[in-house]
Amino acid sequence: MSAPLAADFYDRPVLEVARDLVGCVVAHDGASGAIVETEAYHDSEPACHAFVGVTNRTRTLFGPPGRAYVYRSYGIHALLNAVCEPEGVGAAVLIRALEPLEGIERMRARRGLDRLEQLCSGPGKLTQALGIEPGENDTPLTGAGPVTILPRPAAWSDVELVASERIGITKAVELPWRFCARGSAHVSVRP
DNA sequence: CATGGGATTGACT
DNA sequence: GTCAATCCCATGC
Repeated sequence: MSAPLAADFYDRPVLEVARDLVGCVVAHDGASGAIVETEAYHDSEPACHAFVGVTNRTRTLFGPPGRAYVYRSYGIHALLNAVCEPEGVGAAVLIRALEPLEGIERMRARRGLDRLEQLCSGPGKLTQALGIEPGENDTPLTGAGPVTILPRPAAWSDVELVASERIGITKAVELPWRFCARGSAHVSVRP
């Protein structure tokens, strides 16, 4: 198995990283899946949490690239992001859906569901399936932390992307900053 | 210190 | 299609 993606992978424009992360593999606590859906967020646009500047909440987004930004959404779900761009820029890629690869029985147990297509087809679902929690905010994705992201397996090297508008936001809704693997049955909402 | 609003999901009409 | 759950944080008085 290959080594996790290094910090310099994330130290680039967030849109590039969002595209390149599709097909890469997220692993946590005995389970893993290939990323089939991402969204980019940048402090220059109002849909991004970092738009308000550095606060206690957004500190992770402005920190060094290659760390996890995990936060609680609607009081219920944990959402996983990969922090991008140089320290001082608030930008991250939201991981929105996975195709399950390893630890599928574990994911089923955590989710209380059988169907493969429903295990990780949404940002709150995949964190539940993998067991990722808000306490893992600001931990490295590059190997030393509980969550790691590995390069694309050979089978995903030529994955075709579809760009579309981001889901579930009320500001800057027109930006085509969402990227899905074409034809995947594991995305949250079909583009 | 009070309040409003989510980068969602699942259950229900 | 509609709606409640649930809590942390940013904002404003």
